[in-house]
Amino acid sequence: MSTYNTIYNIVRQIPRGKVATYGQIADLANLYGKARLVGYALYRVDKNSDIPWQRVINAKGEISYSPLRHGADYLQKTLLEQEGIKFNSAGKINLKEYLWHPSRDMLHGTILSSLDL
DNA sequence: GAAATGACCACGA
DNA sequence: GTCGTGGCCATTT
Repeated sequence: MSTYNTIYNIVRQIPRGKVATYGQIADLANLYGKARLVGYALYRVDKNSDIPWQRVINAKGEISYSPLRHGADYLQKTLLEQEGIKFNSAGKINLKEYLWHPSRDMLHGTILSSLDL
């Protein structure tokens, strides 16, 4: 379970009011080109978990809607709006403004040693 | 152990 | 700008 735990730990680092893309998370987890794994990992996350899963969106700046999520996708939009993140008319987020800018402490690879459980 | 599953991304047309 | 295609691989059944 190490790979998923790494992903979860990175997601926990996303500050309130910011968002990150799947590819970005994959990059930080030293999983360049394996962005799908991030999505798969988050699919397993429980809504009651301490992981801010709502702050992870796709590369288009949109929430990934899917019927398999029991409406969690719509909940995600609500949670993000409560954090002050705005959606445009197309339901997209302005990544230029809200995209998380990871600190140098967690540049790829480095985060593994500091967050490994 | 094999097959199915799954919130994606980069690229070309 | 949209749309289709290929590649990616850990976890679960």
